[in-house]
Amino acid sequence: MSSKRIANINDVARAAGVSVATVSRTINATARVSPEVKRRVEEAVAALGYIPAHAAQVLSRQRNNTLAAIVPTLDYSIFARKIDAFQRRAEERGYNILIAISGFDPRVELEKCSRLIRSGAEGFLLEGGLHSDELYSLLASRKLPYVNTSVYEPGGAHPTVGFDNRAVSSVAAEHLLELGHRRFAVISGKAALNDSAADQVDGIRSRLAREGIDLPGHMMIECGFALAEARQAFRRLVSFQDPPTAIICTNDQLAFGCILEAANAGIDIPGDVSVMGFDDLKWAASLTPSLTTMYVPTAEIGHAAADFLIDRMEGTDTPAAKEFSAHLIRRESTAPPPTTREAAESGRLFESM
Amino acid sequence: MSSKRIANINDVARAAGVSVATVSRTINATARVSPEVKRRVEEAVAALGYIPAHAAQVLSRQRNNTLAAIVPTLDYSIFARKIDAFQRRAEERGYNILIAISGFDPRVELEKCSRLIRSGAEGFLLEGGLHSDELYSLLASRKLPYVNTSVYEPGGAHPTVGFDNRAVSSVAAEHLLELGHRRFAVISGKAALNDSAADQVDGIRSRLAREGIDLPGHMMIECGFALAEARQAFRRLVSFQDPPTAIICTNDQLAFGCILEAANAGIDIPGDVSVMGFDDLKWAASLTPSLTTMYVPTAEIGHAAADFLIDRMEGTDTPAAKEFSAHLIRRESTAPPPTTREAAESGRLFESM
DNA sequence: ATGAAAGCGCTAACAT
DNA sequence: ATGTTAGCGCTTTCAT
Repeated sequence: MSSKRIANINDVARAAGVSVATVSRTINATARVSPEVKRRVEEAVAALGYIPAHAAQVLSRQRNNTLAAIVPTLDYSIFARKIDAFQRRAEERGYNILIAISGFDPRVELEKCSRLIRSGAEGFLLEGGLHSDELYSLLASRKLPYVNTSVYEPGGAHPTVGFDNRAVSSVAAEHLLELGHRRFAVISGKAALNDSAADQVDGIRSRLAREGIDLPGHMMIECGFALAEARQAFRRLVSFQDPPTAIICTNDQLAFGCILEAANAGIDIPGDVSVMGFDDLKWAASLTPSLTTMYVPTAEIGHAAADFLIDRMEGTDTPAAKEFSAHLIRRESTAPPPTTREAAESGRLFESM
Repeated sequence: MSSKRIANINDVARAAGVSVATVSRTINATARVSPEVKRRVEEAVAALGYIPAHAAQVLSRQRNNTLAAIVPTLDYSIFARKIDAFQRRAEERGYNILIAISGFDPRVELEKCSRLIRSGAEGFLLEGGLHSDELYSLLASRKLPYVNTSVYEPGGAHPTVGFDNRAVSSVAAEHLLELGHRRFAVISGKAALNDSAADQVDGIRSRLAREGIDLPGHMMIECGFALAEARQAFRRLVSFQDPPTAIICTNDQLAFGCILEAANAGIDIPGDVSVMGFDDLKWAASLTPSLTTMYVPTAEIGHAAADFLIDRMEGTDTPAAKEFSAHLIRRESTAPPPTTREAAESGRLFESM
């Protein structure tokens, strides 16, 4: 079954009794070929187990059909899901994808990008909107298309596919305000590593400010992806003499940590304190209590990123920013605050709206 | 900063006043070059922002330096972690990796593999040991190295890097036996899709058989990755008139579902029933109760898979099977069974060992 | 130590 | 409809 040497296009041409050009044509369906010849070529291909040498095609066509994605980690399912969707759509349109992991480090990101270019990547999916100038100029110098994902900045300097993190997180704040909360806390990912987290905090803060509510420094805790950190943050927040009645987490993993810690400490969610997440990971609905969170259209973003890049590469005109809507998913982890003087006051506040 | 056209090796040669051969030599450090010439070439490279055309290198060298990994999904962190490690090591050794997702479907796996070959992949990381004959013969016909991961079969027909799923899961059963359990249940992933799950069930069953304990059909539930399915399975098991005192789950996600459902139903783990997981995902220690589980060296397996493939490709001699040890992590979710007549009997059983 | 030139396997004019 | 042939950008003998 397996021959001495891997067959190339010349072998196929010889076996089929045609020229290499004809072989190329029938394989790529790039021109009409007589049925008879077509049959012979296909037979030869099958008999020899011929698979075109990719590198030669790339070199000749001057096109690689390869996209790349650089993400902070694969170990948070939101990123995995995005990559998955990106890859699916790319494949549908005949593109391959290369993946690199930056570990939230811009220097690593830059280096990976350079490597990916070296490997033939022609379009880049980037996570968030916070990237080094070197990255942008590297891409620009080679005229390679890229798109920042999970952010949305119409008219911004860079193409984006995603949503407005400020707006979405202000919806989260609003939900809690409507329930009557006035004392808030936020647990977020490290803002320095993650512009989305920073924007989210921003959105919450300014929404609260509109109601005259302040978010003091000690009510804001940044932590990493480790569950233990989130649990500790929760413990700290509820230990204050004046604890928050609502805690907004900038991702579901953090909220999960809160739920675990609450169960452990005998604190009732949402009776004693409401907790919100962000992302709507697949298990969010299965927790006890089920998690109120913001649904984020991750898969759509992955698809759209692939489409954007490919359209750009193929010369199709595409808008530089595409927005997807995130929305609130109300579940059990949020409820009105425990009845207290403050709660009553906040009730009055809303009467006047 | 950016020139008209992307620079190629000829441009660099011209700018440095040397031949293309010399440029190639200095870039690849493949032969001695005078310091002066080296300096000039490096300057030219920097000035022109030259990056070698990958496809041309590949075509010329007849080597692609590309590995591929085909996994069922990226959405279970054990797979993401493996890929991550695989990719890291591959990169260290100068290889790129391509990723494909099979969705647990052997037909999709075959098709992806063919695509990957077409894209230049020269070595394959496969998940588990259950693959179609077509896949194996496709790989064999092109003499492409591959390795089945998270399984270990010394002397088997295919190279493996991993551990013996039967042995490891028998350790899990043993732990529970030592605690005095005699009524067992198993919640597993779909065995038809996943030979690891099948082997695990096998290992548990035969370990129990050695103690004369049977695992009746209704005490074995297969389910998918969805948390809700695991919760339902748990509910069903504890509703039996003769419920198990110990439940072994073939992955941590399933065990997590049990813990959630138990909390919901007011069932005490481990007081009423012990629950074990498998994988030791990063959050397993943070659950309440923390999860007793089998630690599985996923990252090491990813590394070893890359090493195996690269060694094979580079002609280094490597053993066809490499074993890594998984081991028990005792945490809170397992304890002796509630005291009953049966428990006393099992106590006697162990006195005689 | 350096240069000249022959491929690597394929595609895409250009011919016929 | 099919064949001929000149690249694509690089590596690697083979000379010098």
